[in-house]
Amino acid sequence: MTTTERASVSSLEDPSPEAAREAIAKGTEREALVTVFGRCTVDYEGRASSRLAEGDRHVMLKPDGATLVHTDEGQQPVNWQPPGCDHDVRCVREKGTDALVLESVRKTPEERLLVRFRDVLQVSSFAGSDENELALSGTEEDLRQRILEEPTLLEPGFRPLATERDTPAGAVDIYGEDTAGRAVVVELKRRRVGPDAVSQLRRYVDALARDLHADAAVRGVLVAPSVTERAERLLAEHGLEFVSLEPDPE
Amino acid sequence: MTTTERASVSSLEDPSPEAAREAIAKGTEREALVTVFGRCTVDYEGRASSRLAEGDRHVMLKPDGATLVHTDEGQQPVNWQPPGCDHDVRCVREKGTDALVLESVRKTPEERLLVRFRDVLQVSSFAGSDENELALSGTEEDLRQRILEEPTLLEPGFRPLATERDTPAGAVDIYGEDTAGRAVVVELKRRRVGPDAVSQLRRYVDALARDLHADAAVRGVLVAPSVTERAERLLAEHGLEFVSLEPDPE
DNA sequence: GTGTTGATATCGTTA
DNA sequence: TAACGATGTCAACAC
Repeated sequence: MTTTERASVSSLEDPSPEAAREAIAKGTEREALVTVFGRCTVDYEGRASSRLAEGDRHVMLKPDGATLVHTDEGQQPVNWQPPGCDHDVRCVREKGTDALVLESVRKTPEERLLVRFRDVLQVSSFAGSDENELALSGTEEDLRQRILEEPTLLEPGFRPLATERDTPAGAVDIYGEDTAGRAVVVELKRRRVGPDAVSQLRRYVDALARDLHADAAVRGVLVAPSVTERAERLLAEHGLEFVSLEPDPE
Repeated sequence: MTTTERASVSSLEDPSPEAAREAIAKGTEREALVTVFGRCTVDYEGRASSRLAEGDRHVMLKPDGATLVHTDEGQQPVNWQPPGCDHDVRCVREKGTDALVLESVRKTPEERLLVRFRDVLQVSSFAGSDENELALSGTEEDLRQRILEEPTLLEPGFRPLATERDTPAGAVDIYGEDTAGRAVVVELKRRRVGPDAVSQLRRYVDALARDLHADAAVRGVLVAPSVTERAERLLAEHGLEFVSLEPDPE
């Protein structure tokens, strides 16, 4: 979507393969968002490989190189290519008819998406402008702010000393001290947590204990809205603690 | 996309808000895939909350209840609602002009997406059929098959005994024995692994050792194309092993 | 570029 | 329904 005075749309219905090819090429050249709807097969080869037999699908080509193939179901595209790809459009003579082929290719990793249309029902090009970015709240970062502003939410007397404190196992969300001067490692999760989060906290506690010096007492506290039962058992097993708290979604 | 003889598209350009509302309502009623392009704001309230100021965007309403809002950049939609939502379309009198409002709502969790169009440039409805499903290869499941068919790939004499063997920490990918009769826990990853995979393997090995009986010797083997350095250190630290192997993408 | 982690992750499977 | 783990996860950020 190039920045134009006003957004614009141009659209073709039931185009010939050659007319479709031309419209798509023109749209991508103009840096427009291009959509194609029709009957197609989809093949992918790269990090994995996949094949999708014929069906009616909606294909979106973005000017940043992304490709999305959507069916009528699911939030996720049935197939796709990430931004940074090169789009190619061409007509191919196949079995006595002209087919329209879309190809999206990238390197590192080398992968290729091929959409072969037996029939194109609509091609549209959308040009517009979008200067604004999404403002999101209720994230882990918001949870961190909440605790830093009011450390007593974690426990009375807790003193935050650093965020993203580095350890051999990675960066700790919040590092601080309790009233007794013991080191406290805090791991934050914005939603209910499972065993993976406990393992993560455990790695940090172990690494920090070793880093400070032999058998330093390091407490580990997991902060999240809630925990699963298996995670709770794991916490107890490893002498880790849990505080129920959630990000302020306001 | 209802199953029809042949796919069909109906499209409106520069419709009035009321004409757009009618076309969208008709499309969703017919279980078609509906797209709307125009200038809009987007608000989300639910697991988190977000606000997106005015811009030109492409909105897709799927008959399964999913909603996708795309800008001209990125593989991911700038905002969305998962399948299972109820779509609602209406015209609202605002600041002396008619605005078109799309609302997608679901419960559990309760969340709501509001797209408010100041200007609609195109509404399209797509009906078609798609009976075929994606065939994907090069997954973790393929890697498992490869090892089960040729256990010596893991190590000479390895004997698989079970897949998805249950432990208190979760199900083990492959459980087996080595030539010495020792229990072996195998964790598979289709791509290069980091510290999280090592922690996962460690949880399984610990749980199984405890489950079998006190101080049973249980080996843990991580199978993946490669490991990061930190993961390698963690493996060594906990006496776990690594075998380099990747899924056959053919 | 690789490494690490968060995400309104999404998705599928299973208890 | 919740829980758990895979994903061609994606995306942001650090190094």
